[in-house]
Amino acid sequence: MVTIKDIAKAANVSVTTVSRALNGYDDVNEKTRQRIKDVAEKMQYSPNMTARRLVTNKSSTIGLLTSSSFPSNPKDTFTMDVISGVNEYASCADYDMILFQSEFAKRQGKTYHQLCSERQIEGVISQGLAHDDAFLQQMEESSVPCVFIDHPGENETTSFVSADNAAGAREAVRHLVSLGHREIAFINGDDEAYISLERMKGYKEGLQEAEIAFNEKKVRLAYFNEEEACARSIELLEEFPEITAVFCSSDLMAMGVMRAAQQLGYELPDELSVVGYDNLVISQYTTPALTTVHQNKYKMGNTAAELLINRLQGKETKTRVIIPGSLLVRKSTCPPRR
Amino acid sequence: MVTIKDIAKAANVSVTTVSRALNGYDDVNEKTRQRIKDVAEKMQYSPNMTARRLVTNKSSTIGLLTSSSFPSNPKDTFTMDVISGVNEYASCADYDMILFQSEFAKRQGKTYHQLCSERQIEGVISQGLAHDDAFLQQMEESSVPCVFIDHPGENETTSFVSADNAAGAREAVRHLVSLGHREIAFINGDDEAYISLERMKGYKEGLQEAEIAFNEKKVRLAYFNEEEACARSIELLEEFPEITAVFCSSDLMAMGVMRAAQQLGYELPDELSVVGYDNLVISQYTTPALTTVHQNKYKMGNTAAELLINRLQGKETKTRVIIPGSLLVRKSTCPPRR
DNA sequence: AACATAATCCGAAACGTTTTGGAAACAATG
DNA sequence: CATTGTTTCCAAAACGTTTCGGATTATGTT
Repeated sequence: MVTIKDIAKAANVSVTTVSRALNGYDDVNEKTRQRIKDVAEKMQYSPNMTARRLVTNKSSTIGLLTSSSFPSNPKDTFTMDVISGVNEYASCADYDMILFQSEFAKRQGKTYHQLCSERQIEGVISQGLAHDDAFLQQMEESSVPCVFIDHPGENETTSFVSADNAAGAREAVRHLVSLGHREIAFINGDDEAYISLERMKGYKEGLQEAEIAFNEKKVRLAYFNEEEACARSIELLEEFPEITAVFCSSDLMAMGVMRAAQQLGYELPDELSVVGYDNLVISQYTTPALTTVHQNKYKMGNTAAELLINRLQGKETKTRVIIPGSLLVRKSTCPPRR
Repeated sequence: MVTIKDIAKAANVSVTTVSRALNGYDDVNEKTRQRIKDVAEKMQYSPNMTARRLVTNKSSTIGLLTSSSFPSNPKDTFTMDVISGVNEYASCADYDMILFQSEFAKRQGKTYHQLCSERQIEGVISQGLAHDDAFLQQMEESSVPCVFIDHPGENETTSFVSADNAAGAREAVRHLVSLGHREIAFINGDDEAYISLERMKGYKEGLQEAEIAFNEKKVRLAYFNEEEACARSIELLEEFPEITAVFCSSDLMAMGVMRAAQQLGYELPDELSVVGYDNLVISQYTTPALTTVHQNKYKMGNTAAELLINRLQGKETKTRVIIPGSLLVRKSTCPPRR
């Protein structure tokens, strides 16, 4: 491996000068800088990150903490988008991204602190952890900077990026209302997570705009689970046969609802309109194709990385960012016909 | 940060001894070792990987080179599985995995060599690159050890893991034959990539077993592309209306075929049976749910990491591994009714 | 007791960078 | 000429670990 020393020898200068020339300091003559650069190029020099990291005491490594999914499930495409977003920003900024999958880590009995200190992680982004995941708490308490996706930290030092969940839900309801629906049920994830609360807010706002009374009995929790959503929506539809549309807080739950509807013999979308949330890849492929609220997951990851890395570099930076989304109308919604 | 020096001071020994105690060398008294371990634990010591890496001259980092997908598509779940498999093995073996997404890298004008040398990558796993991707060539020429997933290297130094593609295709055809199909078309990816050739082999074998003549006109190439598969299968079905089943070399192409069938007014699966390949998450969610050949993508990633890391550690290891798959019968196949 | 062997420990060098504090050379100013 | 300032360079220390070669002590053998 060719080192800075070799360059120094070849260019007949000191290692200091090579280092400073290559790193763009201005206390080196432009002529020598060019000579050094040429030599470096010719010798195919590339700096040893490890050495650099050691002396600067920065690992230039961030962690992306996600819930591991095994076996694979539709949510993977969400995660994958976020990964891409984080990874691209990080690599452009000369950071390494390493992946922590929460279940794997826990299975190995690692605490969050261990995870970070073993790898000298400088900062962490979390995505897709359950709102009561122990790691979230530990992240907030930890001294390593972090940014949460879809989870507002409780203290002020943590950053946060999310989609505009309330607006998305409102759009979804508006769309249903505009089609003529008045009996719109809501399958929410839970009643604690940030996104659930926001989407509930949007749902209520949407109803209010249309002067439809909110009825808490027409809201069920399915914990972002497809089976659960199927079961809950069967109960719901049997109890309130007047329901003509159901809005779901995730595409996965919407899958469950569509399955339920089929089991109950409803014609989709005519006898029941369904709206999802997330725009997972899968939602394009169901029949009928799912109307859903698109979230720019890549952008969320990208932005999270930006906030984190800015912070690590001591730059002034925003601490909370909301990424706009948009309703994607497909085939699972139409005017009520019943 | 607490270093080995601090431990040395606290335990009243030299740094050498701390290092050797913690790393399990046998020239340190068990009593002192225990004392040192206790102190280290109490002081929450965790070794500085960067320093270790510098002195051992090993980055303990492997790269996973995949094709980047943006916008997201169904194949992401494949990639995600592989990532999980690689990542888990790597992290257990104390390696870092970093992700290279080929399009991003190319957009930045990076050569494969740069990618590796910038990060001091010790070895690389590739997955999902097109068989004519320039990086594949560069990988083989490079001196950094690599293992290909689904791509048999030309020279002997590269390792290789794949699924049993021929067997999978054969199973698929057998299944169709057992249902009573005799007119079985094949939408293949291309006629060059390893997996395409293997699946073609399996397809032919399957036909031969059933004493069905192979007809090359009933094979079309769709380059693993959904639209393409849709178009090709429309041509195919119009030209050969006697076809009652089509086997596809990927689930994505099977989606295209199902769409084509619907456009042509076929009743699925009664009037046309469709079999895919991959078992992407999406294939559970189509109507009818897709019969497909399952590939253990997680295992493939895991095994690739195992081969690579064994090699990096100088261990004796296999150089090519075939992971078994299995046919997953769902709802897109049934006896021919036409 | 004398010696050989084994067990246990340690000092110092090394890994490839960055950075500090200053030196040397030269130019500009009084 | 003496002084000050500027430009350009460099020696050496530092980062936290591993490892080489040897030193010291304890144990066993005659």
